[in-house]
Amino acid sequence: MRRCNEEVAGLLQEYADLIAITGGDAFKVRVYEKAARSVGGYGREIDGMDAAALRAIPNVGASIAAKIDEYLRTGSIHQLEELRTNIPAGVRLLTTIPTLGPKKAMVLYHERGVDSIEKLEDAIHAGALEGLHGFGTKTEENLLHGIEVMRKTGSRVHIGIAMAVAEEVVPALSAVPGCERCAYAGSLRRMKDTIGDVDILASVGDPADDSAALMAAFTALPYVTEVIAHGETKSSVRTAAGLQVDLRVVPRDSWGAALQYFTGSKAHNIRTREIAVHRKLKLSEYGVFDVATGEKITSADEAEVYGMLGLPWIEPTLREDTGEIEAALSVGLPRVVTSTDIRGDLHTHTDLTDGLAPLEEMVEAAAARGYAYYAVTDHAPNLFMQRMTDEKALQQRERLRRLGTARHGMTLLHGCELNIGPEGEVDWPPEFLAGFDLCVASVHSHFTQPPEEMTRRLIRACENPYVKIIGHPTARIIGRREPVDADWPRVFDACVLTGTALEIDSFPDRLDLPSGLVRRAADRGVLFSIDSDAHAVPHLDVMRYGVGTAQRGWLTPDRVINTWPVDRLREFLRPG
DNA sequence: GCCGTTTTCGGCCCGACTGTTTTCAGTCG
Repeated sequence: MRRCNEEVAGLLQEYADLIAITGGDAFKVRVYEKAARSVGGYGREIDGMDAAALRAIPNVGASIAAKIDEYLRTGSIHQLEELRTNIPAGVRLLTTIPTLGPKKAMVLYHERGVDSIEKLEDAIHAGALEGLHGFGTKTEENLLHGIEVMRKTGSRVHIGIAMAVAEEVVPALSAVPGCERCAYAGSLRRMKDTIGDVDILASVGDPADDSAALMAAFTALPYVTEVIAHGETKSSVRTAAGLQVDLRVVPRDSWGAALQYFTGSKAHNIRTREIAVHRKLKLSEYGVFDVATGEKITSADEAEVYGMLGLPWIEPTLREDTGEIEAALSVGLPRVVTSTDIRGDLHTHTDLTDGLAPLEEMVEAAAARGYAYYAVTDHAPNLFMQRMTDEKALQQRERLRRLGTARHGMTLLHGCELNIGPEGEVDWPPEFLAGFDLCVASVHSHFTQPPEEMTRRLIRACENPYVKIIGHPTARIIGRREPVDADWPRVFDACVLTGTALEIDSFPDRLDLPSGLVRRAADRGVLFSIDSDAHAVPHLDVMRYGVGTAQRGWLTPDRVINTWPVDRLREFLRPG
C-alpha cells in the first residue's frame, strides 16, 4: 500500500528547509514544517483528495493545499522546483549535520561555495573557514564531530525508512504473474535498528521462465533512480532516497533455504553451516544436501532446514550468533515477546503538547487496535516549548475521565512525560504527581553530562516513587545524537531496586533502549515497557519496531509490563 | 502562510545552551 502522505510531508519539509536556507520568513518556515507534520501524521490517505478536502487537514490552508494538489496531479510542485534550482541538494544536506542549521549552511554556501558534507570537511581541514563570521575553532570541532556521528550510521537508514520501501516493493512484486512468494529478508527481517540495504526474496515456478518479468517489474518501480545490476536471478537498484534494494529470485523448492540464508547474519549462517558439516550435510541457499550422495534433502521450508540441523525454527530477530544456537541446543530458545502479547501503550502524546491528534482521536485509534489499556502522557512544563501547565493537565484528566471505558472497554490512564533535570529532579512536586495514574520520565536536555553525573541523575529519577518508567533511556537519535553516557549496570540495578521499568521507545529513529542494552538489563532483572511514543494516529503502528528490538534483546512477555493484565499493571504503577 | 477571531490582520511554542560576540545569533528541544 503506497502512502503518499509521507512523500508529501517530505516535500513540504524540504520546502521549509529551502525557505529557511534562503533566509525567508521564519514564520513561513514554521508553517510549512507544521503542515509537513500534519500531513505525515494525518490519519487518512491524501491520495485522491481534492483541494477542499486537503484544506480540512490542520495547518493546511489555501496555498499549501494548492501545492499538494499540484503534486497529486502532476507529480511536482513548481515553486519547490524553482527553489531546488537555486540551492544545490548538498546545501540542504549540510543542515542534517547536528549544530549546523540553515543560517550557517547559507553562509558556508555563499561565502565559501560549500555545497556538500565532503567539501565542508575539506574546507575545515584546509583552514578555508578562517575569518568566516561565526566559525571559530570550537564550531569547526563540533561540525567535524557531527559529521563523524553521521558517518557512524554511514549510508545506513533507520528501520522505518527501510520498512516503508520493503512494504511497497513486496506487494508490487507479489502482483507480478509468476511470482509465487515474496518477502523481505536480511537485517530488515532481523529488525536491526539500522539497515544498509533491503534484501527482497521472491520464488517462482521456474526461474528460466518467470524471473525476467519480475526483474523487469523490479527495475521499473517508480522510485528506482538507478539500476546497479540487472541479472536473471539477482538485480540491485537504488531508490530516490539512496537506499539500495536487492532482489533475488529462486525456484519455489528453494524458498526455505534461501530465506534462511538471506535472513541470518553472517555469523549465524557460518554457525548453521558448521553444524551441517558435522552432520555430514551441506547447507547453502539452495538447500540442505547429503555430502555423501550430493542429494538434496530439503529446501522448501525454513523450519525443515533448521530441523535437519537438529535445531528448532529460530526467530529471525535472534539470528545473530549471540547465543541462540547454544540455547536452541540446550535450554531452549526464549519465547520472545510478540506484537500480539502487547495489551496497551503507555507513552503517547496528543495535541495538548506536541502531538497532532486530539485526545479523542488517539483514544479511538488505540481502541481500534484492541488494546486493553492506553496511557496519555503529554509533556510536562519544563519542556518549555510545549507550554504545559497544571491547569491544562488537570483539564485533560477530566476530559479523559469523561471518555471513560464504557464505549470501547479500554482502561484509560492519565499520565505525563516528565523531564529529568540535570540533578535528576522532575517537573512537579509529589502531591501533584500523585494525581497521575502513570509517570514516564525522560532526559530531554543536558545530554553531554559526564557519566558519573548522568548515572546519578538517572538513578535519582528511578528513586522518585512516582516515576514508573524511564522513557527512551539513552536519548539517542539514530544518525543524529549519540546515546548519553552512563554506568548502565548501576542504572539497571537501581531500576530493579526501585521497581522502575525501562522503556523501549519504538520510534524508528530512537529504538531506545537499544537491543544490546535491553539484553544486559534483562539479565539483571529489569522490567520493560514497549511504547510507541506516538505523536499522531499512524505512529501507533511503530510499536512493532519496539517489539522487534525487545526480541533482539531476548525479552520474554513476563518481563514487559504492558503485556500484563490491567490489574497487575495497576499494582506495578502504585507509587512506592 | 495559517489561524482565529476583537472576521481582516496580528500573532505565530519559548527558554536554554553554546560559541563568539562584548550584547547576541544560531540551534535545539
